[in-house]
Amino acid sequence: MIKAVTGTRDILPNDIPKWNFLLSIVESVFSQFNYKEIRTPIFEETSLFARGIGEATDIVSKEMYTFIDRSGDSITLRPEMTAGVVRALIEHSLDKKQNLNKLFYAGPMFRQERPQAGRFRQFHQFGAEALGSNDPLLDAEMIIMAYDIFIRLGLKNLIVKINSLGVPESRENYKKVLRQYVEPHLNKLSSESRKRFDTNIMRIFDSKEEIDQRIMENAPLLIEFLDDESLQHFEKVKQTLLSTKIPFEVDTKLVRGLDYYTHTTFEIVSGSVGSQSALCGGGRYNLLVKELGGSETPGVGFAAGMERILLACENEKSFLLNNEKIDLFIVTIEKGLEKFTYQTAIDFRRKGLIVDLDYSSRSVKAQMREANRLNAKYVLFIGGEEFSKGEIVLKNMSKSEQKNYSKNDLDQIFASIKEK
RNA sequence: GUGAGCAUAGCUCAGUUGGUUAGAGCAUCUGGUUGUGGCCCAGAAGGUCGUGGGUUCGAUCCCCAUUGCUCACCCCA
Repeated sequence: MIKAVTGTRDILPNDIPKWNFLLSIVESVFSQFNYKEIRTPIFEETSLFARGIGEATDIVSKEMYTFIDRSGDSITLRPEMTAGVVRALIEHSLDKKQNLNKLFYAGPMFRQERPQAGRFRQFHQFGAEALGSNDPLLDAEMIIMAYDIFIRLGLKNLIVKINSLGVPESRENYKKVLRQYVEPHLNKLSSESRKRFDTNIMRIFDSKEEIDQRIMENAPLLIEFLDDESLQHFEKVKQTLLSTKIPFEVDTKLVRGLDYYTHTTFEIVSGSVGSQSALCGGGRYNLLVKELGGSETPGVGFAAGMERILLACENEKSFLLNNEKIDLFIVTIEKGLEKFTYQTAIDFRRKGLIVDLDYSSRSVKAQMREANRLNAKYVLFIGGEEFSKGEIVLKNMSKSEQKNYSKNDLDQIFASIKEK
C-alpha cells in the first residue's frame, strides 16, 4: 500500500469544516485590520531563503526541501513565508506604490524535520507582514491580531511572551559579555549547553538542566545592553498591549531561530498541545528588505501554525461544529423511474438545494437509512401508487410527517422545503 | 540527526504463561412480512495478528533484523 510521505497528512472531508472555520476567522480578523491577502509561489530560488533566513539557521542548514530542477536551478519548497513576501514586495515595487503594505497569507510550508505532535513536514501557516513602518503600534498589532484570532476560536490556556533583541550591534556586544560570563563555567555545563556555547549561546538560558539554570541565574541579560531607542520602542509595544488588555509576559530568553529579527520578538504558546507549544511566533525585521536587495524598509510580522491551533482547539474542545445536513434525499420506490428521479434531483439542485439520492437501486429501507445517515431534512418518495396517480410524497424527517404533491409541481415542493 | 515506546478486522482495543476454528464494541451490509429512517433485535461480511528471517514438533505470542507510526530531544509554527 502506498501511503502519504512521512510528515505529510491528508485532510479528509470530515476535517475540512474545521479548516474552513479557522480560515474564515483568520480572514475576518485580518480584513478588520485592513490587511490584504498575498499569494506567492510554493517554491522559490534556494538563495532567497539562504540569504533571507540566514545560512547558519537550522531551517536553512538542515531542514529545507531543496532540489535541482531539470534546467539545473536550485529550487526550495518554502519553509516559511516572510522571505517570499519580501521578494514579491521588492519585485513588484509594492513599497514604491504605497509607503505601508499590510499583507496576510495562508498556505502550506515545508521543512524536513522528524515529525512529532504538532509538527509536520508539510504544515500550514497563516500570518501577516506590515512593511514600511517602524511604528511600535504595528509590533503590537501583530500580537493583537494573533491573540484575537485565538480568542475568537475559543482558545484559553494561552501565554503571550515578548522580548526585544534590539539592534544587531547591541546583541553582538551582549553575546560577547555573555560568553565571557559563561566561559569559566564551561566544563560544568551540560553537553547540550556546551554545544550551544558555540552555536547559539543565548539558548543556554532555555536549558532544562538544573546545573545550567543555576549557572545562568546570575548571567547578564540582553535587556541591560539595549540602546535607548530600542528600549523606548519596546516600552511603547508593552504600553500598547497593556492598554489593549492583552496579557503578556516579558521573556528575556526569547530568542527566535531566524536571523532577520531586530527589536521586538514574540511568541504565543498554548498549554493544551504537546511539547511543540508555540502556536505563533514573529517579530520585527528592519534589515531584511535591504538584505534581499530592496530599499531600506522596516517590517514586522508573524506566522501561526494551523495544525497546532486545530490541535489546541481539539484538546480544549473549543469549537463544536454542528453536523452537516443535506436538504433533500430522493428515494426511488420502484425500478424504471431512475430517469425521472435523477432529473428531479438535478432540478432541485439548480434551484439551490443540496440534494442526494441512491445510486445502487437498494431497498427503500436501505435508502431511508442512507437518508438518515446523511442528515437529510426532507425525503422525497418517487414511485408506487401515488406516482401512478401523478403524485409524489414529501417527508419531513425531524417531524416524521409526510404530504403528497403533484409530481409536476416542483415549485410548491421547493417552497415547503425552503419554508423551514 | 539522537533516544524511547508501539505495530491484531475500516476505527478503538482485548487475547493466547507458544498448541489446532483469533475475539469484542463501533462502523458497514442484509433482514425483522409485500413501499419509510433514527431505538431495539437477529444475522452476514471483514484479519497472510506490519514485513523478512531464526528457535521449536508447532509462533500472532519468544529472539534477531527491517519498515512504519507515535512521543520526546535538537529546533520550530
